Amino acid sequence: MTAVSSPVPRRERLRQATLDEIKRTAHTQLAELGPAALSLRGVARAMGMAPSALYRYVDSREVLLAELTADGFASLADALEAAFAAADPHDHLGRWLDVARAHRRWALDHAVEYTLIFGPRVPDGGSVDSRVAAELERSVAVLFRCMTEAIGAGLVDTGHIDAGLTPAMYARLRAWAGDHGVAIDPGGMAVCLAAWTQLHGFLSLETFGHLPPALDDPADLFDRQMIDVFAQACRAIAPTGPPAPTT
Amino acid sequence: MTAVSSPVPRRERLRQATLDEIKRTAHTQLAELGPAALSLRGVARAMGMAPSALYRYVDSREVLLAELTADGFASLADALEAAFAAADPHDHLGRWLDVARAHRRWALDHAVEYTLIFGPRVPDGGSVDSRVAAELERSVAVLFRCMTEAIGAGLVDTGHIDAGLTPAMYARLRAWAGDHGVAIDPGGMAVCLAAWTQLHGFLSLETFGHLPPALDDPADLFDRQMIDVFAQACRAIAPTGPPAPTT
DNA sequence: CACCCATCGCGAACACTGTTCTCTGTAGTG
DNA sequence: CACTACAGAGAACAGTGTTCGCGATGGGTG
Repeated sequence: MTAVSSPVPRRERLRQATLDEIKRTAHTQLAELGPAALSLRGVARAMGMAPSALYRYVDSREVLLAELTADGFASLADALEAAFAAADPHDHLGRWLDVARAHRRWALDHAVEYTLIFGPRVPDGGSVDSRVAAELERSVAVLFRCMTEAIGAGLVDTGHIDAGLTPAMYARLRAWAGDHGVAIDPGGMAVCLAAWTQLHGFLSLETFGHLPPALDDPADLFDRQMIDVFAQACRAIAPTGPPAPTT
Repeated sequence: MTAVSSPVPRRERLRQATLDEIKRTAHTQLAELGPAALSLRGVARAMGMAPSALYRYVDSREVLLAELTADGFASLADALEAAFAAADPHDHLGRWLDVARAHRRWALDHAVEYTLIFGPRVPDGGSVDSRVAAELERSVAVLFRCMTEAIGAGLVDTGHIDAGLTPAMYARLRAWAGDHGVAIDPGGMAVCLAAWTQLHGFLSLETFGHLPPALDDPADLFDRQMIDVFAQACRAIAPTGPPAPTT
């Protein structure tokens, strides 16, 4: 009929364009003023349109925030996946470190999104946006792959860790692994969990300004801890010293 | 001159009473509706007074929130200090575990305050409330005491950890220890930092609902990780005898 | 081509918020 | 007693999210 060359009917393309602009300016306001100060009227003002016009594209302020949150999750997941893909697949420690560093850099560069993402869930608590959940899974999956592949390479003695788990823990960790579609030892999942909590704990303290100022730029301390996370997992197999650094 | 029996001049006592009531009702609203929904008008309504009257007691909404935040910090610090004091001073692992559990219980019981406390610092960023900083120090100090006393008892070979630190890290960790008025090895501070980040990472993920639901009630997993934090610190001492600092 | 109607954008309006101002009664002071 | 400091009330201003009804525009169809 009309322009078959463009598969999307132009009308919809324009709509998508302004929706993108809305998101972009909202994102800017967010980064500059913080999540609490994001106002639809402010966005409308910056775009030179009436506040009410925004409602043709956005259901409500909260929905817009949720959308930006999901975008943030996606952006983080992309960064992690890119770091994972770019790393040497045979140097498991190095790859883990690369991914962890990518996570840190992203957190520092996107402090506000980090708040949105890892801050408290929506007060209503009701339905966690399904897209948010999916993107979170994607991020966590990358972190897990670093560990599971190291386990697969025989760097971690998961049996030793299993021994420290009660049957109840064992069962739930196994269930969790099932949720992720991976078939690894519960001990391996325990390692993943420890890695994730430590990574997130450090970054949340740092990005939210709770680390003591005496620790100036804690990049090296972060590296040190992430290496230790890995080394702790490998401890049963390599009793002394950090394993196979080979920068 | 007047009533010497009551050292505070009644007038001020009444003032303090209503101020307490304000804080109490604000705290309730906070717990029920979340930090974003706390409104001065709502507090005034619940107390049966005009919104403008609140300004006799509170400078602004933000200041009130900061006040509640500081109270939250203080409450957490109290809980940690109580747990520390109640524990067997010779069982260092047990005491650490008790303190960590007290931290967790507090976080779960006071999810909203936990947000206020460990969420992003005030957007303005300007002056971190000095009281907030002081109470935070008090909390962290308890966690540190668990570790430093274990180090003092010879359970941790800090020298071994020191060896893994670059001179720059070493210097900054030492400076941090100086800020806390404690004279312990930078390696010990590294242990404290790891313990803190791991504790906070786990709790922030759990209280904010980001842990996978498959892990149902992760109390035992939390214990497991906290024990591992301690064990990791002690690892170097297990195989060979007394600590041998190898700067 | 003309027509039509879905869509877009706008302005006004409502209910709500934080905050300031001015006013009044009253409790404590000399 | 008079007087002052102060708690509280009410109105008002600026700002917010959100809804509703109006006009205009322009792509799809007769």
